[in-house]
Amino acid sequence: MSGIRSKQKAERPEQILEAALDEFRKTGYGATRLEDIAKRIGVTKGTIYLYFESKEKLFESLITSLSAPLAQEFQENEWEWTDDIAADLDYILSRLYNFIFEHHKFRELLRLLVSEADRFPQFVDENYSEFIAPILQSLSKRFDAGIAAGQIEPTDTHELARFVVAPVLSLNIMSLLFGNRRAIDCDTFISTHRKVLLRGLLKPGAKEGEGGQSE
Amino acid sequence: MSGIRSKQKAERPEQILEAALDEFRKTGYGATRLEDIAKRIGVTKGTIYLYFESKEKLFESLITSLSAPLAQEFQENEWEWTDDIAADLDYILSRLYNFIFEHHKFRELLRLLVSEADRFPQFVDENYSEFIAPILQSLSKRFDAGIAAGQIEPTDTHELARFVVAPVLSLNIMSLLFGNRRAIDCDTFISTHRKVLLRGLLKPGAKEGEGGQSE
Amino acid sequence: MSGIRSKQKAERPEQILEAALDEFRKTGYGATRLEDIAKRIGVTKGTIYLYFESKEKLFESLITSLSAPLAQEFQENEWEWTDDIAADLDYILSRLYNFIFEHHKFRELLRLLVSEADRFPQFVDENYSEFIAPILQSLSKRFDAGIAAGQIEPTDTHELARFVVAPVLSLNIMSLLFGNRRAIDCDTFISTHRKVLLRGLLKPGAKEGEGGQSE
Amino acid sequence: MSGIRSKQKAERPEQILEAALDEFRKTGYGATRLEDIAKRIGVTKGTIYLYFESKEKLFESLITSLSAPLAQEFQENEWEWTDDIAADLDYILSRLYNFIFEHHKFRELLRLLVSEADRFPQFVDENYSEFIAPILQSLSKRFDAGIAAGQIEPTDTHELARFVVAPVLSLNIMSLLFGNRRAIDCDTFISTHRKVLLRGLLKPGAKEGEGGQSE
DNA sequence: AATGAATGAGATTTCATTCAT
DNA sequence: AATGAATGAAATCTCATTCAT
Repeated sequence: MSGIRSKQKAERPEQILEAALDEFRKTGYGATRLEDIAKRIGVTKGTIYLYFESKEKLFESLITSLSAPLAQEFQENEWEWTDDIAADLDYILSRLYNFIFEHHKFRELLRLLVSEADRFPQFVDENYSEFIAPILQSLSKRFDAGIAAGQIEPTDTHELARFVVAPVLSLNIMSLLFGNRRAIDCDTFISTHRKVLLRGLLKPGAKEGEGGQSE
Repeated sequence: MSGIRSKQKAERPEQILEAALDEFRKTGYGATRLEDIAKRIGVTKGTIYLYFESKEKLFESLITSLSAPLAQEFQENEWEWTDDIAADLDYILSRLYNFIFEHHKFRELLRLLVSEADRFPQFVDENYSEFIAPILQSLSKRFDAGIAAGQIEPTDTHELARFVVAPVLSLNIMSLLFGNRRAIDCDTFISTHRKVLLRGLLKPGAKEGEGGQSE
Repeated sequence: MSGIRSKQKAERPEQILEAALDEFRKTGYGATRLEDIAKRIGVTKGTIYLYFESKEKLFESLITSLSAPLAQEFQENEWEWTDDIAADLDYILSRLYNFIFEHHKFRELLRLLVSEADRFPQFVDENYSEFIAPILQSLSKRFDAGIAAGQIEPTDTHELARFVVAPVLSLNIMSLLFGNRRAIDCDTFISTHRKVLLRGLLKPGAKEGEGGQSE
Repeated sequence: MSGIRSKQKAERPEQILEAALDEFRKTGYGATRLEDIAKRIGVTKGTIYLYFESKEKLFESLITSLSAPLAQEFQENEWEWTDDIAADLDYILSRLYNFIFEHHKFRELLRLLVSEADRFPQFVDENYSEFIAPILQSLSKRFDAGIAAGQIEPTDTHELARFVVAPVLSLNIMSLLFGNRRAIDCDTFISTHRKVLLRGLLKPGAKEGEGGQSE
């Protein structure tokens, strides 16, 4: 019941999960040895079994521990809209990018989900419904309002939302693939993203061309 | 007999690679057992060793066998541009999407790369330089021309290329995550993609707002 | 407080031994975990080590604690004989059966001895000499007297003693094997036992037959 | 497909079971290490897993492999009765004792059943119904006939059957407890057994005494 | 007296790899 | 070309034992 002891005990699961994330990322779920996870925090493999009943359960707890705070963050920080569509876009982009670059863990969660999607489909679905769907929902609602206000060309706003998120996801994947080997200029990326969304690729006034089949 | 035999022999490596892909996807590289790969094509573990010297080499051959034809396809079918930027965009999108939905294997290659990026960085780099870089290169060249011709607002065309590719990559990831559990309406997706690229989100004539910081 | 405490302390070893017996029976010595024994009495593993220095010593103490009172009971209650052989047989049977059905623990002691006979032969021998041998001794002495008094056909009285005990042992084994799944009608059992011992299987007057080789 | 290879393969399971029996007996189920079983037949522990999927399954197979031939032997060798009750008793005793002393394995089966009765009650029941019940059945049928023919005093013949079997079981238990440390004079044992059954303990003509409550 | 977190030796189990057939 | 029995190194997992609190 000493302070030190009980504090350490309380933090152990977190420590283990953190170490597990690092090892799973580095080595992949299948090839990671529990002993390496243990060594990382200076305990022995037996200790892990005091807190997690198997490697698989540890993995599941890891997924949960990664996605739970992300979901919570979204639930706690409602998107706040203005009347200004451009300002709102900036706001959206900055929140989306922050989400990725502040959360090293988000990237790795995505990696684990992609890697193990067939083995743990329930986690994919959970994560989708917990914070991917809400994000898309929130964005498409804003776009609906934008269409109603004549700010945005009428279209399928849910699909539109995906396009706003897509480059962020894409950036995330690149980051997973290249790690630190390929630096990414995030500011340029965001600014390009913003520009394209606002104006499209075309120069204002440029004829859109005859090939365009409108739907 | 020798005809059948030799034909079988010639096809064995391919069979094995196909089976390996299925198993690696389902179970992940580390957790996949060679025996399961063998069982899939009705042979035994030992047979695999007649064609591949180890599990790791098998994995490497798999990556190569997946990316080589993709790279070749790109090399053999140069992108062909017109003067019409909208038509070229249609062309780009159709080629990119075709690439994904014709090539089930492309998706899985991406999964393997994401999963094992830290263990096999050389494969990531190889694939990048073999056909991701060329695609981006090709697109950005077209955009340069578009800028020169006054069709496109001047900007970093390499970044621009990423934005054109991003939704495709994103769609790919979704497909990896959800498999067959979530149907994707590809036509709507493409059409939305096209519209946004051509015009941006904003309605022509809408004021772009005061929040826009120009860079 | 100290009253309760010290009382608890005094009873702990007994509690532990009781719990140990239950677990050893259920799971076998080798497979029983100290933690389960501890849980049974609401303490933790460590507590056991305050009273027993190892699992093996605990087992040894258990054997001793089971057999000691049994041996004592026999030593304190000398068999008391009359001149009436039939009455003495009744007395013998009732004491033997009482011994078993009053002492749930006797049965389990036997199980432990059978299970671990090769690992702990000293316990088998101890128990044998402490109360199996004395019982047999006592019975065979009575039979010797019976032979001398012309009540019993001359024979190896030690072997005879075994036959008197055998059905009791056999009943014990059945009880170990079937637990509560198979009810045993003890009264009928005793009465049959008595009858056979007194008269044998044969009807008085029945010809014993020619197959009988006399020894 | 070579003779040697395939023969060895066919015999492996048997070899393993034999070795397992020896080790389980010596060390108890829980404390036996698969490696020791493997070593006994000159293979490595991995080999065991080619034939048995776990230690527990190995144990179960062992029980089955021990009891199956015993049950079969009983089914194939029907008890054959004559009109001579004494001759039939001799026959019964000799078959029962043969069963035990020819079958070293029978003894050990009993040990395993007693040891693990609470963990594997289904095996106890299986064995009971497969050859203990049939034996008792067969004997009691003979005794019924004996009663009908006036050879035997009327009584509960099923209980009677137990008394005939009991000393054999008892001998078996003694043998399990003392192994080779205490030699057993089997002939004397059988002969005493026979004598008691035929005539009871009492000398013919001896007054049965007044203590006898007849039922 | 009791706890329970931690250990670490050792058990079970897995599986890539080999090789005689 | 293929097999599949066997290996053995290494993984997961267990648990008797310790010891700081």
